[in-house]
Amino acid sequence: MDKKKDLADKLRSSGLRPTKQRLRLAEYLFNRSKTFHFTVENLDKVINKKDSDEKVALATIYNTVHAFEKAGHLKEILLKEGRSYFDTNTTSHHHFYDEENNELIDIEANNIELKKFPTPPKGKSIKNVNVIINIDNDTQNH
Amino acid sequence: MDKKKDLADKLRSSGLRPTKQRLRLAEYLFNRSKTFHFTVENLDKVINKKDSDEKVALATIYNTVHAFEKAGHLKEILLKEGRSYFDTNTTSHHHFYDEENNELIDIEANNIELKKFPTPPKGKSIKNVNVIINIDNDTQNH
DNA sequence: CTTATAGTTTAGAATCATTATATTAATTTC
DNA sequence: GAAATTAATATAATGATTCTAAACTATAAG
Repeated sequence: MDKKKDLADKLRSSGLRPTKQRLRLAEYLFNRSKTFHFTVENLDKVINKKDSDEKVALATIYNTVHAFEKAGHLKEILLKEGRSYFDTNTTSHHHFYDEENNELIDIEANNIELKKFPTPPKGKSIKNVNVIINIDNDTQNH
Repeated sequence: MDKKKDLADKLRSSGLRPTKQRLRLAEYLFNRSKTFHFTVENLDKVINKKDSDEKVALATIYNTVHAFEKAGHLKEILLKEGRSYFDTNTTSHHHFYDEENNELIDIEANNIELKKFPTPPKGKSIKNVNVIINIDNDTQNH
């Protein structure tokens, strides 16, 4: 339960001062057994519930999420234009995306294997690989 | 040279009236030997050059690009938040993305093969697979 | 412990791409 | 070719994100 200290250390060792706001967000994002996906809008709604005593400014949520991302504690997922998705799972992995339910499901990196592989252009090397498998309802074509 | 008629047919058979604006955009987008990638901003700049006699409203460019996409003549590529990229290559394929030069390079679908493959959730089937390989300059870690 | 300072938070304004609106114009249909 | 439908346009509106400048806070130094 008392991971507050750990979180502070996590932040400090990323060069981030453990402020009240960052700890609050870090606790919500990282103190859980399973990783998850979220948008800034989601986060804002949860953190700034109407009856919430301590609000965090939206700008701070943006700043913090970006700081966490830069520090490697979050990964951005490109899903749809116009809205950023983030993932607290920062290991190399991929996703199913169910557009119908707007749901993301992790796929472990070792469950996808690129067999053939193109050579990157001269002078360039591969930084990372991003696979999104879009899925649909299983009905026959209407 | 005279593919104007073909383009009109292409539009008509997609349920799109071959208006002057659509033909103009279609000609720019599709009458070329190689497919390419663009943003609406790019397109607007080219079509509405300062010395251009016939301007096309930005809203029309948006409408048209979306109409072309819906008709299957364009594909959207998710690259970066905040800006839509389109591809005149509508075959199933993938991309290298060179963030440094903001450059996209096509990878033919048959040059990537997913070996292991996860099972989609129950009731869902795979609609399409999207692979983006981010590439970097080939220097040693500075 | 007090102060200095560099880093953070904040509310609100600004920005940017995109979409909506309402009107005018062009295209198709009868 | 007139009526009906669809499209183009300029402009306003939107919505997510970023910027700004002032108030605040954590840390470092004395």
